[in-house]
Amino acid sequence: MTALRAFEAAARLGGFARAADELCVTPGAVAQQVKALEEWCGAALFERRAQGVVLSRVGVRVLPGLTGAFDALGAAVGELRQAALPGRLHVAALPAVAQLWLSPRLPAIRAALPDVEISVSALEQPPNMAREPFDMTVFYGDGAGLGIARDVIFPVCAPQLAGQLETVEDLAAVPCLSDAVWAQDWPIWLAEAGAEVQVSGPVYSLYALAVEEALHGAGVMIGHGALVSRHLDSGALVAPFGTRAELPRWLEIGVRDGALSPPLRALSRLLAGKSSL
Amino acid sequence: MTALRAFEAAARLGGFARAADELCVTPGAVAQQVKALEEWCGAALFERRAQGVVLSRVGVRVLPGLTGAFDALGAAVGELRQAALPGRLHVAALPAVAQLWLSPRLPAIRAALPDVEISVSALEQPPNMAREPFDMTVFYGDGAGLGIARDVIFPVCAPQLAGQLETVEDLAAVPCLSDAVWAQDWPIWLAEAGAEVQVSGPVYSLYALAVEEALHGAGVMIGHGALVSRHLDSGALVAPFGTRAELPRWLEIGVRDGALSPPLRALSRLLAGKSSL
DNA sequence: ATATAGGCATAGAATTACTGGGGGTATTCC
DNA sequence: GGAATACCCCCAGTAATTCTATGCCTATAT
Repeated sequence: MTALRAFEAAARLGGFARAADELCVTPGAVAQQVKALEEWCGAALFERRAQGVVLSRVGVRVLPGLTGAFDALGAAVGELRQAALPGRLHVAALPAVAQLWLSPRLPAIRAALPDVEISVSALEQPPNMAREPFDMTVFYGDGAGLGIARDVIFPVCAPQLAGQLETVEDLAAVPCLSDAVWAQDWPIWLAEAGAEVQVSGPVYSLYALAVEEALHGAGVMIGHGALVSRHLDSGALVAPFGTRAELPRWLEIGVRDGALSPPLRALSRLLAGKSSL
Repeated sequence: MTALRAFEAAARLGGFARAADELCVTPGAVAQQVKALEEWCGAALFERRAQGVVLSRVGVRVLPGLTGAFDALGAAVGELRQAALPGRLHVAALPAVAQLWLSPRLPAIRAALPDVEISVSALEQPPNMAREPFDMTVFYGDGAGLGIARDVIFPVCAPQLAGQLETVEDLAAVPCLSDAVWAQDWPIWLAEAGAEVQVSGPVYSLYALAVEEALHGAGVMIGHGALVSRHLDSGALVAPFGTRAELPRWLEIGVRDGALSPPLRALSRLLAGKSSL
């Protein structure tokens, strides 16, 4: 059973490591399960290559049915959750998005939808909606979902720090905060700005933490439009330069295929409609 | 996951005890899993009544999807087994049927189908073919499957014992062997024979063991047609009375719905065709 | 030539699931 | 009406499964 799950994920994603990621276990666990399944059924499901695994003939043959079965199972579980608690919605979002974009909007939404209980989970990776029991996701994606805003990046900082920044080259003299998973943000923006300057500064594992530091004047943060617009509006942060780099991705809402329940539709409309920037 | 399985079985079969039977666990284990699932999803899936459990509204709502998903999973596993080992067939049968009916036929079948490897599992209950990885079942049933022989019962014994049995009433004086799960066989036959006589004798948990004892002259066995015909043909057992009671059931072959693989079709034909009483 | 990415194998640890006991409440059969 | 039956519930201990952690190996990429 667990073995079937492990095999299906590994086959669909093309690797034990990616499967382990989706299943939230270590690659070793996936390898174990797949091996157990191969021993049980008496045939090799993967061909082991140095650069990864490739599905065997048997594996190719079985994968579609298995994927379909697990999708059906996921759908049934989703139906169970919805039937059990019709007014409860579970949203998955990037930690930064959850804290900086979603959280500020929730009070108004909860007021508008008093009968809906909204839970939020922060995930580093978008979950597989057909499997995980989430009703909605808010992640940066390639535009396949319901787009909210193009992802644009540009430096932001506390107002008192902005005085030190007349040209882009001045960035070399101040701490330039960055996020560990978005480490490329600074190089991308500097290229867009046509600057050769080297920047450096503390690296944070949580984007929201870096924003917090920037608010306190700790340095210049590379801001993502949707995530800092509130602070720009309030004046707590300012954008010292006019250059904005547009990334080829959008902040977007994802929902399960099929019928949207009324609360989910309402939530989706509120989130998409109230976007700014 | 395990919880979903437990719930689905309990809902489909209408009781924790029956579900436990199908899943080969204790009823307590099923109850635990169902309870865990109810806590997870936050709604009651069953209404507990004194005489058993009844599905709640939520339970009724989710059962079809869940059953379908598990059936799809079972089909996928079946496909996996077949794709992995195309020439291997797994037959499930009652212990008595496996030993007394199937086993004697297997040598000829293995000779006729040299490329097919046939495994046999003895089960007390017919497995759910959509779930368990069996290719064929041979059980007594109500005629829904591919019938092999009507179930008829009548006393049999070793030839040397037959001389003591002139009338049905003589049965009271000899040990009358019976099987624990077919304890009603003697009363049924005696009623058919119109006799008032009380019979008694050792009870066996394995029908085949009782037959073995009868062969050694330990007493009179209540024989099932298909299971003792070989011994009747060889003369090792004889039927001292002419009366035969026809039970409302048939020894029959069951196969999974859908496409039959060539080896399975061949096996089915051989088993059904070679039947004698 | 060295770093990297992916997979393998093992043992120990953590989690999960199961058993087995006793208890309770309605039907059913004498 | 009272015993027997057939359910299900609960709890604690145990058994089984699954996961982590680590070191090692191979082939690609730099």
